[in-house]
Amino acid sequence: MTGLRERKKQRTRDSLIRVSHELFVDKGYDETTVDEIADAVDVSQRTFFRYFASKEAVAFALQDEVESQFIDAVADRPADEAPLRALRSALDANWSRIGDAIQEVVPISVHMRLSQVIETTPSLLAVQMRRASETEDRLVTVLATREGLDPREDPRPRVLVALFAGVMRAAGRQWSAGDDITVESQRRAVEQCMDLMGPVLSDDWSARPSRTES
Amino acid sequence: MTGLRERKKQRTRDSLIRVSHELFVDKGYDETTVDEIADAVDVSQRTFFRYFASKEAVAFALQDEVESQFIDAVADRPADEAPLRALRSALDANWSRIGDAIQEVVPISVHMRLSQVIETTPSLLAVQMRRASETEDRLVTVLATREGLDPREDPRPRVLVALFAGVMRAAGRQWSAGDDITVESQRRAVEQCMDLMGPVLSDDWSARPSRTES
DNA sequence: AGATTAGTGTCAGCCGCTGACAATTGACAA
DNA sequence: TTGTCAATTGTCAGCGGCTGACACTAATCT
Repeated sequence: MTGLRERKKQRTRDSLIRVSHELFVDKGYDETTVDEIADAVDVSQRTFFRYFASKEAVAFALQDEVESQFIDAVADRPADEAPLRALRSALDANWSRIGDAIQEVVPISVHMRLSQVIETTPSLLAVQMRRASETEDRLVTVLATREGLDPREDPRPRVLVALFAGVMRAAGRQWSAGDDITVESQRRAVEQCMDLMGPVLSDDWSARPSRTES
Repeated sequence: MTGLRERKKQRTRDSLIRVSHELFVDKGYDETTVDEIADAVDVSQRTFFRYFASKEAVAFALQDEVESQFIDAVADRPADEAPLRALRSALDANWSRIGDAIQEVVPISVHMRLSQVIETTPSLLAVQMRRASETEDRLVTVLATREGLDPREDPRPRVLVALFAGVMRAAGRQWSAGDDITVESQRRAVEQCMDLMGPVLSDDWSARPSRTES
């Protein structure tokens, strides 16, 4: 059983996340002040910074969990799966479970709209991409371990992860540019871009229509 | 013939770039204050911000030119080259010309060490990656035009560029992790990673040693 | 209940960055 | 040459993000 102190802390933390995300979505990130967030949750600004190292950090608090979950899922894939296959499988397996942890803190709709805010706010986009590169590093380690390789000598894990991350980003851009802001459409965008990895590297681009038009 | 006013401006701008880069390399980015840069160039802090929108901007002033040059080179490739081939050719063609524009403002050694500083400074790394994504967008437009495609309907240009950018980043990481901080080793890293794009996507990773070991 | 410890609020201050206004300096014509 | 105009710069005040120091409050342990 957790003590009162700990529960209180968790409540404060969740409130800071929820309130800040709502403000970001409503007024925009740059237009939201840390003081406003702190006031709305009724704590001091100083306390906010004891929970989150920066204003950016609170915006990515939930993505943290999503990413960790994905990494674990990759590590748990059977060892005989090819590397790229393992990544896609982990994606598939986690797809449904992703939303649950989020919904306990923030409505999914807010979370989805926050994704858009992140893509359209330069400072947040920058942080998101740096975070992505950190996730890449963790993935490289996991994959290299699976294949029994040393990532310092063999660049293949790093290259594969870079390609994978690139595709994920391309899918993210495509999704956030459209108007169907749902988990399903997100999933569809990812799968479509994944399927194009092979064809796109070939020399012949003539008359191969994308799936959206066929 | 340019007027005195314009020449003075150019001199100030170059000085700000040179001095700031040297300070970043010597003391680190976070440890360098805008006031210090301004003082060293003997202008007011306010003037610094009239030349550069942010402290980050001055750190990427030279990369701006490099990237624009690359984009132009891609656009100038013959139309019958396959997309990926065009990217690699543009890279090759520009490789030697890159350093010249830089050396006029900052010694190459400083520029190379700054690349390392960027990779190891979280806030700068974030900005670099956002900038990379903007470059990607421009490349997508160029490639789509070359192939006569609409990037909104056909995701293939975006996916290819994402893969290309991913490989470039993987190469950059690998290079900046090593101790040979020269243009040649940078070039070698890029080419090695490029050559791995195809193999890495295949299902068979067994016993294919990387080029560094063979 | 009293001592201990964790969590919070307050205050002062640094740094990045911006608007406003006045002072300076190069450009250009009378 | 001189006077006018426009561009560039410096100064000042102020906001927002963020941090260290210290006192205060409240949960935990004995």
